[in-house]
Amino acid sequence: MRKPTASAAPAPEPQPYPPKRLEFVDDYLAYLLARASHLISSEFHREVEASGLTVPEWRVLASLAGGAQRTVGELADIVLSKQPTVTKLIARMHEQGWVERSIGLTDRRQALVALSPVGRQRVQALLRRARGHEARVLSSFGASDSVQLKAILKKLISLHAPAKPATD
Amino acid sequence: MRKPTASAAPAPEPQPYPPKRLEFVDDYLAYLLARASHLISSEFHREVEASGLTVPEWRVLASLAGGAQRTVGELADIVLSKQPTVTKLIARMHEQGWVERSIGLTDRRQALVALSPVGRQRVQALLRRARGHEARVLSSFGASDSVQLKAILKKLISLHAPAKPATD
DNA sequence: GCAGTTTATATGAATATTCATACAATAGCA
DNA sequence: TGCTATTGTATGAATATTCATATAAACTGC
Repeated sequence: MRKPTASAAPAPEPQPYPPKRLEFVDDYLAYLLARASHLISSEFHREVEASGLTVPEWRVLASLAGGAQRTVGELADIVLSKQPTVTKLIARMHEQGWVERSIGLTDRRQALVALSPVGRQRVQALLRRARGHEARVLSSFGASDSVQLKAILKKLISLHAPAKPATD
Repeated sequence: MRKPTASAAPAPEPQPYPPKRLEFVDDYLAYLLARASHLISSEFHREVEASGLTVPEWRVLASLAGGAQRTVGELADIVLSKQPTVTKLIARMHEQGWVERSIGLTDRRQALVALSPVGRQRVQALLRRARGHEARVLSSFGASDSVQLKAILKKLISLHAPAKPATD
């Protein structure tokens, strides 16, 4: 991969970023959601990594923190990744001793996943930090906007919950 | 990677998904944002892929659609990926003839990227479809909530815009 | 103008994700 | 019961992403 030959450039106008011109993405819902999500998550992900976890690992632990067992498929849906990704993720987490696996009681194809005692311990501290981070974000934001934002997001999610959830 | 031995399972309580118990993630802002973003984006990504583009490709094209030139670093920030990822993405897109590259006028380290005529064509149809999809999402949602949602997201984004943007 | 520092992009190796598919178990139904 | 279709997970190969670092250009203070 090499630098372009200077000659190849008919040079459109240069533009500062943030742009003066309003770009499509600056008012596009999907992008606003993606950017807000990325921004808020990234802030906290520094704490996740400081605690020696990757982001997908944190997501799995957090979604099992309530004590429930989940199948690989459910976890894939919850952590927003594909099933093979989660299969391998769970394998790594199992090797580390953070989760326990068992076979579905009624359906023996299912791989049930639950926190191990070590995993439960591990996730507790992070849950507290996550709540703290969320509180800081929301407080700089005003109580009314905070309540509204969550309510609207939940509404959006429930309106678009697919009957047959996508593979990822 | 093999199925767990059934004996390894001290079997915590099974739980349906969606869960009866309120899990942490179900009221956690970062997760609500991530899930909403994923949900809305995935719907449209089917159209993106149908048009023969990957999602990162679509993001780059959309962010260049206004006609601006952007550096690789700016694009990495906009499309929410890391710089090496974008360098390679741009290389692929350049090979396909969708973008043109040139060297920064004032700073010759910069690799400036802009749409090619082909790229411009390619993105037009998708922009229309994106606007259509957004309109459908928002209409099922009510005008007032729609306006609020975008306004709140923009506020959240501007409040958290880092002075020195993270590497991704 | 010159060392030392910082910044923008590129690149190779390591890692992770994804696609396609295989396999195993279940479900439906004749 | 047997047959076929469907579903849940695993796995290997192909791809993409990321980390660490290299390189080159630009800045800084002298």
